[in-house]
Amino acid sequence: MSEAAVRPRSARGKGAELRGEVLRAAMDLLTETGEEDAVSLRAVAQRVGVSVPSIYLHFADKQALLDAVCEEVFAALDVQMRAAALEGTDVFDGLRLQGIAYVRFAVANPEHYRIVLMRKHLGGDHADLVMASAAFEHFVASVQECVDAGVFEGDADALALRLWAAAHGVAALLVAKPYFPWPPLEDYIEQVVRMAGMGIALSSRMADCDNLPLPELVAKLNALR
Amino acid sequence: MSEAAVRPRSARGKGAELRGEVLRAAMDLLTETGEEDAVSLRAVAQRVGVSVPSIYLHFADKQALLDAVCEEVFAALDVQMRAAALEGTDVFDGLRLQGIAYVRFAVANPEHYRIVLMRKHLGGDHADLVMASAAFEHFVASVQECVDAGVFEGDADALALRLWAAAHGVAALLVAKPYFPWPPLEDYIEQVVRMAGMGIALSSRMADCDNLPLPELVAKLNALR
DNA sequence: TGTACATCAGTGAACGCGCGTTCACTGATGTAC
DNA sequence: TGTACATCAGTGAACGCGCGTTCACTGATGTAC
Repeated sequence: MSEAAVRPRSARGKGAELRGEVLRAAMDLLTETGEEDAVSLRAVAQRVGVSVPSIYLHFADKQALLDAVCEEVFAALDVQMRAAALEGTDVFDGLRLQGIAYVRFAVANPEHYRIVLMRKHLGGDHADLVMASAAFEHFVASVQECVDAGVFEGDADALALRLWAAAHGVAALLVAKPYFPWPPLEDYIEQVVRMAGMGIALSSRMADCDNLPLPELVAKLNALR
Repeated sequence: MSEAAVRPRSARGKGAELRGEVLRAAMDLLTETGEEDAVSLRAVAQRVGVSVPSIYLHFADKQALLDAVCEEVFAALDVQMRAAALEGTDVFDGLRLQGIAYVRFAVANPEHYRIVLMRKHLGGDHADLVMASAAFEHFVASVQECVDAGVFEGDADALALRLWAAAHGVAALLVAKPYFPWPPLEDYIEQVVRMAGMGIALSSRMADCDNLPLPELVAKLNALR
């Protein structure tokens, strides 16, 4: 509680410095408290060592601050995913590693993930924020590479949205219910990601499998082994 | 706002009636406002036509009321999923229809879904509430039937958790971001569910596929067609 | 070199709001004698 | 049959809390003349 250090006033012309400090404080509060609600303007101001109204010098209102947090989170997520993709032995493996990195990021930064991707959002701006984010763009590009390599078939955007759903599924469950009796996390994450990758590979070339009698489907699958 | 109808006092011995009315009011508030925050004790009391402290006659505190809502939601979800399963042409198709029903339920009752499955929960009781719910139990049983039929291989509980992740993924995305430019919802839902089903079928019998050189994997997959 | 003035970075105190919860209470209905 | 009493279902008023936001203000630093 005793974060009561008073921040020295910025030099003339350097007023913008406070903006960065406020943003950082909001991010850090999320990490340290693990509580979305802990990010009140009062808490942020106290952590920076500044009065509450000062925040309004740099953010129109609380939502504007949270929007800035979102951008920051997406940037960090993009960094993690791109780094992971580079480790892949091929484009499919790279995609797999991106999926794992995505979920790991959520687990490591649960409240950041929650604020960005588990909150309800109604306005139109937020959609752009996600869909037009570098992270999403890079991910779609990787999916396209898999299409080009012949692993997947179909529209990369559509496929990416399905893969995203699977990754978000594990991520969101782990973030929302950290104390469930999950399987060992790394295994669980890897298996869901594998399921999704295999599922897209298979379903994108067998769209009609719903009509197959079950024994025939089983026979086909067993032939693969 | 003018829900100000006053509720007549229950007859002697029928005090428990109020409990049901309060619970129903909480459920209805979620449906009508589409806002988790709209469920305040004051709002619930007003809707029932009763004073706020009356709620404490039947629920220890607000959390107890929300827990009761959760149970109600799981019961409703179970009904939907079991009904859907009956329509399947075989066990695999039944599982697919359960997945679709699950996501549809979330889309139709977004705030109920959010309260139960997208909120952070720390205590141990809630885990039991989900895992021991009839809905989850029945779902695992269906997965086991698929294992018995030879579509999947492995431990039904573990497989169920992976399938759940995929279904939760679409559900949670649609609930959190209803205004995103999603593909047509029914298509999106069906495709994610199909991806998951196919993915489990395939990955549960090809655990080693990560080590396959990419061209070989592609060749194998193409042979299926 | 001195002084009036503008700008900039920030503050203190208060606003009204809705929330969960508590406490002492009311008033009708049944029961015992 | 009449009356005292217990029980039951509920109420009114208040508690303290933390929240986002606003407004008039301060005081140091630079600039113009």
